[in-house]
Amino acid sequence: MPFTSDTVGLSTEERLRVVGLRPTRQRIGLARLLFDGPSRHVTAEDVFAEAAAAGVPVSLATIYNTLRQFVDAGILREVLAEPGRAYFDTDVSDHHHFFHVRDGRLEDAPVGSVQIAALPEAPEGARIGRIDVIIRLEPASDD
Amino acid sequence: MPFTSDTVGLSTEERLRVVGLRPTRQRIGLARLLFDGPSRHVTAEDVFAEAAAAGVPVSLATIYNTLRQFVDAGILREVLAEPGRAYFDTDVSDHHHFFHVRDGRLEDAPVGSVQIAALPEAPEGARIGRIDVIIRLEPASDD
DNA sequence: ATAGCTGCAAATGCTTTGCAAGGCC
DNA sequence: GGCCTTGCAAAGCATTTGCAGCTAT
Repeated sequence: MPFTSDTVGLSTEERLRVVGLRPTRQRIGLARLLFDGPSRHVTAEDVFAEAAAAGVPVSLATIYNTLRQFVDAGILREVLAEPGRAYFDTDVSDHHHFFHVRDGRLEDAPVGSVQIAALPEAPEGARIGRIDVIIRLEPASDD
Repeated sequence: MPFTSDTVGLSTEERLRVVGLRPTRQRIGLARLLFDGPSRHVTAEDVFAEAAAAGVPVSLATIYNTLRQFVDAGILREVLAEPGRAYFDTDVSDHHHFFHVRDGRLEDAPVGSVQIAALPEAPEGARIGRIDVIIRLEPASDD
C-alpha cells in the first residue's frame, strides 16, 4: 500500500487532507481504487473502467484532473513509456521500469538492477529532480 | 555526423538508399538538415521551421512521416521526455539524456555517468530492446 | 454560505491518414 | 509507365478547459 510514508494508519480521507486535497466522493473512491492493495501501473482509461466497475461515479475529465492532482501532490508518479499515452504508477518510491512493447504493459524493474554511477551535477540553479529508467522489452525476433 | 556506421563516405542519397528509402527531394533535404553537423535533439516542429528556413519545401505531415521512417530505418532515435511531444535524437548510439524541465531542452548525458548493473533476464520470448534513461533537471527553486 | 469540486461537451495540441497530384527509377 | 511520395486538409487520440450546478466544511 503506497501513499506517502507519513500517512501510515490514516484513513483515505485523512490522507487526502494531509496532501492538501479535499476528500470528495470521487477522490476518495479513486484513491481507494489506486492505493488499496499492491502498487500498480495504470492509464487514465484503466482507472475510468475500474471506477465504473467499482461503482464509483466519475467522469473521464475528473479522472484526468484527479490523476494530475495526485501527481502534483506527490502520491502518484507519471511514467512516460509510450508517445501519446500516460501511465501512472502508484508506487512513488525510487525504482525503474520494464516496458513490454508488445502489449504496452509496464512492470517494476527489480530493485538494484540499475545503478547510477557518477551523476554529473546539474548546472547553476538546477537540480536533479528525478531519474526515469525504462527498459524496453521487445518480442524476441524470430530469425 | 551520425547515421549508421556502415554508410561512412556515402552521399546522403546513397545512405538513404542503403536504409531502404527512396532519396526524394524532401528526404534528402531533411536528412542533410538532421545529419550534417553535430548530433542534436529536435521536435517535428523544429524540423519544420528549419526546413522552411533552409528553403527545403516540406509539409508538416511529410515531416512527421519522414521522421518516423528515419526512426524505423534506425538512423534516428525517438526520445520520450514529455507527454504529448516527441523528441528525436540524431545520435542513435547508446547514451542517455538530461531533460531541462524549465525550458523543455534535451541534452546528452556525459558518457559513463549512468551504469546498468545486473540486468534481469527478459521473460520467455522477449529481449531487451533498448534502455532509456532520462535525468530530469528542475529549477533549483525552493523545495 | 462559500470556496472548491464535478461533469459534460467543446476545445486543444500533437500526430496520423485519405486521396489526388507529382516525382523517382 | 508504374509505383512510391507528397501535400493538404480532415480525422484521430489523449488530455485539458469553460462553465453551470453540486458539495464539503
